[in-house]
Order: sequence, then structure tokens, then C-alpha cells
Amino acid sequence: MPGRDVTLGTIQRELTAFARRARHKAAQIHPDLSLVTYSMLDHMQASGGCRGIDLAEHFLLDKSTVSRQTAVLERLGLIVRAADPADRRGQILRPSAAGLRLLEEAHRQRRETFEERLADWGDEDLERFAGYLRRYNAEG
Amino acid sequence: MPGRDVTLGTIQRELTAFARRARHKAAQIHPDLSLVTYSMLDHMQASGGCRGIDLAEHFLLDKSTVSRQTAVLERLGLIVRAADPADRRGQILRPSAAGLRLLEEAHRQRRETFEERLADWGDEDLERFAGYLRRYNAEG
DNA sequence: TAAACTCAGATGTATTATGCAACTGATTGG
DNA sequence: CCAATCAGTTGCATAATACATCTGAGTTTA
Repeated sequence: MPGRDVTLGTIQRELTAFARRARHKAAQIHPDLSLVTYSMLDHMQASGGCRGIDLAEHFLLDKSTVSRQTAVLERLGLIVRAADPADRRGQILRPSAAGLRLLEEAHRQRRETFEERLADWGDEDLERFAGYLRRYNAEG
Repeated sequence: MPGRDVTLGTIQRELTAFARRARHKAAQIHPDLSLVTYSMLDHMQASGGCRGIDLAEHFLLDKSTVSRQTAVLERLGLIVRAADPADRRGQILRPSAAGLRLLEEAHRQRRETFEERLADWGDEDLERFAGYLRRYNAEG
């Protein structure tokens, strides 16, 4: 087994390579949405609606960037805004019907891409991989 | 165990979240180098020297982007160029002494960051995680 | 061998994501 | 009720990136 240092280097390097590739692929799959913008939409759904500031914290982005990207999503009709009943300074952002359709379609395409790439992975390896990633991100 | 689709979704989502965070952290660690530019330097070392076109293929970037980023690295004195003896159209790019020092320092800082984050991971989990990532990227 | 093609790299130009700073409106707390 | 806080927006500057084009060096072929 290689040393811990070498392994850490591998993890960093491979995760970075993934990041680049994901961005590239995302640009093909949803041409009008950047990877981050798409991920914001996804997060809105996964969290059952959230505020812009939540997105900024989750993705480590400036709130101005979030504001602009949500503006894009709104212009495309992919989200709806609602006043936050708990604090009327904020707005709850949710995918619109069109946004949900886009997510559905993106999931489908992603499934194809990933299935192709991960076809020969056993369910157990896949699940363990997902578990490691979840664990890794959770510890930030 | 969750379904394969759900697991694939988790992998995609977590990898994407990582990508954003990595970019953010990289901006702190090496202020004058973007994550990708730093990764290029790292790849030059890991591969024992490579051409610009190799970097473009590896990171799925346009060669013009690579050209500009390598220009940045050269301006900072972090790389040296040498004619490719096998094909004199190309240039072999390698970290300079200063580039190696920067990598060394970055590795040290990364080790601290990752060690903090991955402190409670056993060597076996760490190695398996690295293995999954390598395998994942290799299948592209 | 000369001409046509290929390839790595560089450059011009436009787009886009991003961060910081300043501002607005609304809420909350002392 | 006034000061502090907070979510969001906008102005401005910078940087990464892609696409198209150009250049110079190799390679292939007629």
C-alpha cells in the first residue's frame, strides 16, 4: 500500500481531474446552464426549496454570483420565487414545472452517461464510492 | 442499499460539490494560480514532462486555454520549455526549480488541509477511495 | 523532390463566471 | 425608535474559456 501522503495526492489530483471533466460534460448536456447553475437548481429540488444565501454557503460562492445565476434561471423560467414566511427578507427558490422537467431530463441523460462509464462497477463498489464522497464532503 | 440510480445521483452531486469547494480552496492556497493551472503544473511533474496538447486532452480544455495558462506559468518562472526530441513541433513542459518548490509547498499545505479533513479515515478506506477515483477517471 | 496536408502552439475576439464593494429594503434588538 | 443586521441586487474589474484564424515545423504523397 502506498504512503498516506501519496494517497492524499492521488485523491486531490483525481478529484480535480473529475471537476474539469464534469464541467466540460455539463456544458454539452445543458448548453444554457453552467455546471454550477445546474447544481443550484438541483439543490433547490433536493432541499425542497432554499434561499439564495443557502446556495452561496453550500457552494462557497459569493451571494452576488448566486443572485446573477438565479436571475438566469428565472429568465429561463426554470424557477419560481416565493416570500419566505419565516423571514420576509428572504425568498424561497424552487424549480418551476419546467425546471423539474429539465432536472428529470438531465437525470436521465446523466444516468446514461454514468451507466456507460460505470457499467462494470458492482453495486457494492458503487455504493461504497458514493459513501466515501458523502463522507468526504460532510466533513468540510 | 439504495437503488443504482440514486447512488449515481449521489456520486454526481457530491463530486460536483467537491469541485466547487476545491476551486474555492485552491484560490486561497495558491492566490496567483487557478485550480486548473496548478493542476497543470502538477500533471507536468507527475507525468515527468508533457506537451501542451497532452494537457488539453487530459483536462478536456481547448489548446488555446492551455497555451495561455502555460504562458502564465512561464511568466511566473514556474516551468521550463524544451524541444521535444521525438517531434520538434512540440515542446516538453516541465516544472522549473521554482515550480517544484511551489508544488512541494502546495503539497505540504494540502497535506495539512486533507489530514484535517481525513484525519479519522483509516488507511484502508483512504486507499480504496483513491482507487475508486482513479478507476472512475480512467474509464472516461 | 515539391506540393499538399497535418499538427502543436499562439493570438484575436467574445462570452461568461466570479469576487468585491456599495447600495437598497426589510427585519430585529437594545 | 434608532442602530445593527441581513438578503438580495447592481456596478465594476478580472480571469478562464471557447472558437476561429494564423504560423511555423513535420510528414505524406503524387
